[in-house]
Amino acid sequence: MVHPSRIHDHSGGSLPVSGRYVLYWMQASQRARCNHALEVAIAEAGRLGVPTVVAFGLTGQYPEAQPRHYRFMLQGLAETAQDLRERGVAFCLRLGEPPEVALELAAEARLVVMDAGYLRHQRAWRTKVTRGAPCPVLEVESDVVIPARVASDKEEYAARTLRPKIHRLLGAHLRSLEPSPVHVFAGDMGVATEDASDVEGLLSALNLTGDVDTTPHCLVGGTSQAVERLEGFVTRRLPHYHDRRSDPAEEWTSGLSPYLHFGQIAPLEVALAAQEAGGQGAEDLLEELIVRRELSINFVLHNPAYDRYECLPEWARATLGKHSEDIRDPIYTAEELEQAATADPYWNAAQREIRLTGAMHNYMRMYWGKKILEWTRTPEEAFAITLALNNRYCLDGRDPNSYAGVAWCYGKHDRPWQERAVFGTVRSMTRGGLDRKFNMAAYTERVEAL
DNA sequence: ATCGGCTCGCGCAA
DNA sequence: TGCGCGAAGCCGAT
Repeated sequence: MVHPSRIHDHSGGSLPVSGRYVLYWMQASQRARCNHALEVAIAEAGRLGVPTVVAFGLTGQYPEAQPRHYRFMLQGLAETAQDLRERGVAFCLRLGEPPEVALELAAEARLVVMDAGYLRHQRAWRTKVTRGAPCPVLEVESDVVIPARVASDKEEYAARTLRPKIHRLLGAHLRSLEPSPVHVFAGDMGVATEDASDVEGLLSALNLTGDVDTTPHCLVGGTSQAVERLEGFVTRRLPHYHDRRSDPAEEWTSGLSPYLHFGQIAPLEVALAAQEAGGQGAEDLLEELIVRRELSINFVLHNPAYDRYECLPEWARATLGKHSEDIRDPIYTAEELEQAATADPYWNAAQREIRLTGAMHNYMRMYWGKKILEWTRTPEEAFAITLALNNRYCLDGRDPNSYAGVAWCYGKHDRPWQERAVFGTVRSMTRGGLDRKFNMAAYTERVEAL
């Protein structure tokens, strides 16, 4: 049973009349398990007595996406396609703009179910499908624990303003999802599709222009990888998560961010696993996974400038502006930063980490962003460089969390602190702070060994 | 090692 | 209208 607040009916009163299948246009929730949109599609198909077809539109033009992002995603889709077929659901992968692929297949659909996306292009795609589909369209939110507009109908100021709203709704929404039985198996639907298992062939077909490719240190995509990682995290790391999650010297975090970004695992599945384990570590994980993550979604949904300096609160822009003439020393170019060629070994290690692995330790990610503010000519330029490097190298780049995380470095969702050069009253971070708290030699050695 | 002050604005209590 | 308090900090005083 899918909680009705996850389902948004865009049919405008139109009724399903003809059509030979229910189409689930999969775009964000790229998984065959714990997927509310998929379960709604299967349940509706059963009610209508037709099979379910899942379609994915694969475009080589995805904003800022690099080969390493595509490979990770396609590894996951290959597995998802197989899992769906085993369940009696057809999977159709087509090259093209996602909304166009969805509308091609909607022509023969009785009903379209789609998942939710919160960035502006994702919302525009869904609007296009809603307006263009010849049948009713349901949007189902499966990549959040609390549906975004149910949690809050406005931009929240900080975690503390969203937290009580989320906690009030947790009881009703932190509920496991039972798979719906498939009544009408999809046989040969006569629907043209690419071969989803041919990851390298698809990569070639996309003619990608980006030059940031997968390395042997990058994670492998896919739901089974995510589930395996989740199980290891819950048994081995969660008991120490409260005390050690901030320490970059060792890996005590879940590392699930890329899998969550591509929807290869549901936040609900992660939350339920942590909740079942219990303890302070679980409390901390749920705070990050639900309150902080869904604050990021609230941010991109309600702040139209989420990818620009203008997204920052007034006080932050005022104080950074007041200090825009402060002497910066050293100053690095975007190129020097990208090459990890600064005089700071800790920063260089963090940058090396994203270049080689596609991920960066959570704590270092804050330090890394704060230092770019300190080492470039203007806070506007710093913001742009930080976001560009983040999105280019991190496997979870372009996630709402990425936008909120970068903006946090510049004052978003935070409060003012003691005024100082360059930062003004935006919270600063220093090398000394890292040395005081952590074994930084262990961190740099770990990254150097990659 | 620990502690207070720094500084703003939201949201609740009154 | 007043007041408490907040993602991860920093610095200087004790």
